[in-house]
Amino acid sequence: MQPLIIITGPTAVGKTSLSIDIAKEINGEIISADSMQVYRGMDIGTAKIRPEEMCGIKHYLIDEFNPQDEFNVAIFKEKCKNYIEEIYNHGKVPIIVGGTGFYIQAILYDIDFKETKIDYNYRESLWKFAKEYGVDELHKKLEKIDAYSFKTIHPNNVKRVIRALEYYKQTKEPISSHNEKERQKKPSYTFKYFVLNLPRDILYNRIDKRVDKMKKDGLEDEVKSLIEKGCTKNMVSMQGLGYKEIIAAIENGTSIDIAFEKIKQNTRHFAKRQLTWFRREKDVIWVDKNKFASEKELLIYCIAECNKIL
RNA sequence: GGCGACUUAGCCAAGUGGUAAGGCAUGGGACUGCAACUCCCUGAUCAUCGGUUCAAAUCCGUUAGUCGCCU
Repeated sequence: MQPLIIITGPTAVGKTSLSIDIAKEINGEIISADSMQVYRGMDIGTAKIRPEEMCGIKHYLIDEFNPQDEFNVAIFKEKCKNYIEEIYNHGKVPIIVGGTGFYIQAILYDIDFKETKIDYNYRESLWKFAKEYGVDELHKKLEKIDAYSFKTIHPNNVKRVIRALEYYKQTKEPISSHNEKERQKKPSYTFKYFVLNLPRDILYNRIDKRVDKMKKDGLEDEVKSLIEKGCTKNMVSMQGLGYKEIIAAIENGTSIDIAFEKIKQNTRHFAKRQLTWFRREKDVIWVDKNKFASEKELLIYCIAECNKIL
């Protein structure tokens, strides 16, 4: 199996700078596993790496889509797989860097998404059904076709209920059994899965500072220019942290300062969710940045780990 | 110094005699084509001391703190 390096962790821990250092050391190229940095024009709000910061390291899946384009795990996985091959062909080591755990899982375990196609009309009709008859009635539709999902998906989680129904409609197989199969899969690479972490209070502090900086750097203008280019709040890209809050403030005429406070709050929640995700992942290497005396030592440690599989 | 009001979880806050709503924050969790999404779980004995009562956060008094007004 071929080697794969993964560098992740909650937002604002400092993945980007470490990833560049590692890439230089091990002759790597970076693939971003970030659901928002793929979009062009969304730079400030996603804290996207700037070209000059890349230090010549090649980056993939950054700025490859327009905010109005469709992008999701399935697309990510296909693209990412191709890039990994490409990087091997360059004689280099692929490094996946980003905070979207779902994406990392998809690539690492080669999760299969190909069987179905999104059925927007069906989804829409189920949303309407839920609105009319209530979420519990929608949830009950699951009972006969997929008892396991019926039990495990909460009725309020309409999005997941709909996906389960859609999956069954298209494949005549319960999504829960598909998931079960996928769950058995072994990693398709020899990998090192680093999860960077910091004490909660320090992390939250960094988040606050980062959001303050986004404000100074002109996130509000960035959002406005995206709106001018035709971005609307229902687009997936505009549901990114920092974007949805500012759009809401503009639309509702509410305070922009409060919107920024809201961004901080939501970002903290997000970081917490990310950590929950990574705790559940198998075979990850937790890297508490605080335990290292310096960036340099942290780097040395990571390189040593990487070299075990290179 | 006098008069009055207030005092419920980290914060906001319902509840005026029958055994503590809710929201936010915090912490934990789920997640397999929207994932920076979506969703779930999570806490108190009501400032203090004493009294009335079968029963008090709710009534009476004490002390403390906060706020307002007055001299």
